[in-house]
Amino acid sequence: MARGKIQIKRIENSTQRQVTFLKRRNGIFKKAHELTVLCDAKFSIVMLSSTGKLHEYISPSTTTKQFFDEY
Amino acid sequence: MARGKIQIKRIENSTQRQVTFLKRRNGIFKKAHELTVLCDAKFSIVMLSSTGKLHEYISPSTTTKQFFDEY
DNA sequence: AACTATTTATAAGA
DNA sequence: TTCTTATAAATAGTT
Repeated sequence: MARGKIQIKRIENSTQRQVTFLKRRNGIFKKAHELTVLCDAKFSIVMLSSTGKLHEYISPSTTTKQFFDEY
Repeated sequence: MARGKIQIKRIENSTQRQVTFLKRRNGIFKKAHELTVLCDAKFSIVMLSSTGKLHEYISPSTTTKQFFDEY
């Protein structure tokens, strides 16, 4: 999407994969925030990176438990 | 992001809000799919629209229960 | 960790 | 309400 078009397939270089993961994770969380505000939506996003680390985004501001309890 | 810059605040017109919700929901799901493939990540996204409807995306292909069981 | 060239997402219009 | 397109936003490669 930038200095060149990429194919959507696994990035084999682990350093490059980590960089891309963080950039795109932040992009998705930003989009989720915007959609929350624009359309009065609620979000729960849970991601597991290839290293097994958990990345979580919940909106509006609450906990995962509260999110699911409400639903 | 297109024919004009928008402010990130609640869209008051309900028709417009619904249109925007669907477009951006699809955009986020696409981004999640790409990140799954590129970085070998796993996703659970649960959204509640302002009408109370549930929108779900899980990857790699599985069920919500399997996703959380594995973690 | 910043920078941009370029791709992608999308707001407004048809 | 699906399709188009001008423009804003995200980001791949670079530094």
